[in-house]
Amino acid sequence: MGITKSEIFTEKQNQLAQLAKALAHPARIAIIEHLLKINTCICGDLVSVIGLAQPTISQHLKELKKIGIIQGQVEGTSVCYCINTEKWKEISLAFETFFSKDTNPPSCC
Amino acid sequence: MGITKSEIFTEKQNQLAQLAKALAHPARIAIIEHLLKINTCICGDLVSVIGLAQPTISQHLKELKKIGIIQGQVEGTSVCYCINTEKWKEISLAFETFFSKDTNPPSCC
DNA sequence: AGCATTCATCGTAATATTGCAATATATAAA
DNA sequence: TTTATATATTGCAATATTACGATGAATGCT
Repeated sequence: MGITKSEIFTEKQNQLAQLAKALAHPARIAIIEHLLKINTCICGDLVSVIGLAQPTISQHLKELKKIGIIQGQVEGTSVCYCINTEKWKEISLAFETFFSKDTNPPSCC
Repeated sequence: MGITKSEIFTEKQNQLAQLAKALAHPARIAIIEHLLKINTCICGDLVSVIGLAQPTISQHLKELKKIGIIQGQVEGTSVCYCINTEKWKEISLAFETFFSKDTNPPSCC
């Protein structure tokens, strides 16, 4: 039905899935990578760099803002975007923790 | 249009987004976490543990197998699933590399 | 005030995802 | 060979996502 049964999962499982979802589009990966490289830039720059229409970029930015990994600051008619360092570390830690679990050698396969 | 313009992004960006997408559902996180804990289990166990219908679990397992993070071994009428340790490390590294980039303090926001 | 610029939001079309009932497939057991 | 068990696949309904044109809102400039 396109709707996720969040209520049967733990808070942590839902949270990590939500973080993964925000990263689950190459445009959003590209936006983050550009911000990491350039440190800070306005929405219009992202539109030219990425190559998607302005409303589409705006929508992707919204998804990223939703999990707090980026933040925007109005500067005149432009909006200056950058990584939220604190959230970045938090999200990084969430994935790190998930992947830190050791995988024992399988007994059957 | 629900369709991603993969051709305008780099191979790496598409790959990481695809990995994130596979993790972008709490049921799939739950499946992985259960496999990490139990080491190995059959599909039927996952159906009872997770609490989704058998076809739904089967579909999620398919998504996880697609990126190679898990693998299944037929054992009689059952299928025994486990983490693919090599792929696990590979995927872990992909996220680690992505998050390893330092975030400089923003100049504008 | 009037106009240009930048970005967000709305509306919409195309496609993807989620979930499950029904069914197909494969193996084991009787 | 028939029956039972376990899993995969199919088909479908409901919802979500992606993309973009059109439009709205906010700010700066003249």
